[in-house]
Amino acid sequence: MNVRTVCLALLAHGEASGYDLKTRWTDGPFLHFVDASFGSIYPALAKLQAEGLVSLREESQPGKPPRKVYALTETGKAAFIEAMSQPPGEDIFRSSFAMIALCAPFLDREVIARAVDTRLAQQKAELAELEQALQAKCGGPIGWLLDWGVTHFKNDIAHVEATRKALEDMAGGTEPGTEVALPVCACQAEMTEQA
Amino acid sequence: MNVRTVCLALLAHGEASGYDLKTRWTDGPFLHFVDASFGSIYPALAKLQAEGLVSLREESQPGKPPRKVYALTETGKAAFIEAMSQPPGEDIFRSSFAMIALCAPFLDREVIARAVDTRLAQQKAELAELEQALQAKCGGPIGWLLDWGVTHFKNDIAHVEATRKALEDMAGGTEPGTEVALPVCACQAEMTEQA
DNA sequence: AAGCGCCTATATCGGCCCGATATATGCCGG
DNA sequence: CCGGCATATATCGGGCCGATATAGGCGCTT
Repeated sequence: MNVRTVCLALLAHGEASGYDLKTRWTDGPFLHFVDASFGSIYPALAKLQAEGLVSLREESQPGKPPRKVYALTETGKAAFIEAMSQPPGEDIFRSSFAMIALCAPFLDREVIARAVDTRLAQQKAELAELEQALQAKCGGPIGWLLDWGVTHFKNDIAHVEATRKALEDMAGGTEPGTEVALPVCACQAEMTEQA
Repeated sequence: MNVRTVCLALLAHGEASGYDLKTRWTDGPFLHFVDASFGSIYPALAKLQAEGLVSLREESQPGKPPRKVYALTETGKAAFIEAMSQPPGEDIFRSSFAMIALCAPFLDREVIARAVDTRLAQQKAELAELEQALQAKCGGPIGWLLDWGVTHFKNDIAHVEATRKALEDMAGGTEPGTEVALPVCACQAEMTEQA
């Protein structure tokens, strides 16, 4: 989902400035589901306004640079409904930690242990943030989303804690680049053995 | 983790061409943890070679365009160890489905139900792929990684199936852009009420 | 036997997006 | 009084994806 559509979807929850979209939504607990930077939000809003999908109201406070408040137009609402009615694209999950784990045989046990500790700390911090947001009596879809996130992080933490010993035992002992290392997967070896 | 480091890490498992890196690693079951496109792999390998971190051996088969096989140099191995010894960056999780769920009150129940079905199908397909790869007797870090993925998808599917009714009950009834909608989180309302 | 699509394999390019940075102002604390 | 911080908008460089171009071989079909 591109930033353009994200802006549409967030504006459906009420008029907002670019700053609002970033600070009230994509910072904080919602960072875990969607992200968008100022560098993409501002151009997206400008373009949406040029296309007539959002309206612009300038709240000019004296002195301060005027706040640009955007709201969905009727055309914008239709575009929003249209975009959100498409089947969702696949989730994206990327993990530097996974890459480190994959390289365990080439790294010292200490390095792996530290990486596990760091990641567990990260996950626990994010879990705490989500739980705090959830405690604050959030209902509706936001509550549903936060609950999803809490469940996700709890399960993830539990699994990594349960299997970290096994991973750490794989550390060390192999020289990087020495082919020997890992025969990739059997499923892929089958494909390769044709060649 | 940038593509440059990913290339280093994958080459630590043995020499490979750009095509190998894409098809044997970032396509297939490993797509769930790390991704990199041809558009970034080829320039990254060229740059790594220019910097002396990887060596290039051209396997010129007659007729075919010559296969460019890259391998870590001693400098490259050191750079690899150095990069992987850094504390891991935070995981990235992005979900279009989450965005649709967030907008449930503005969308028809059918649309939400269809989005849930689509996502469950996606997750089940990825789970099946991972389970198949795991069955093929993968040990070591690859097995650990696949097992992590399997656990993740199983938990996710179970949670969505258990809570989908609640989400679907939130669908419909609210006009997009009508401010009323969602008072964001209480935790954020506290911050906002200062203004 | 000609043609077509597919697989292998390398490479580039447009465009999207992030992260850093610039700019401007008001407020509060030291 | 000044530095830091919060509010607020905006741009720019660079990284990366997705689409596309190129090119030869192989197998299947017509």
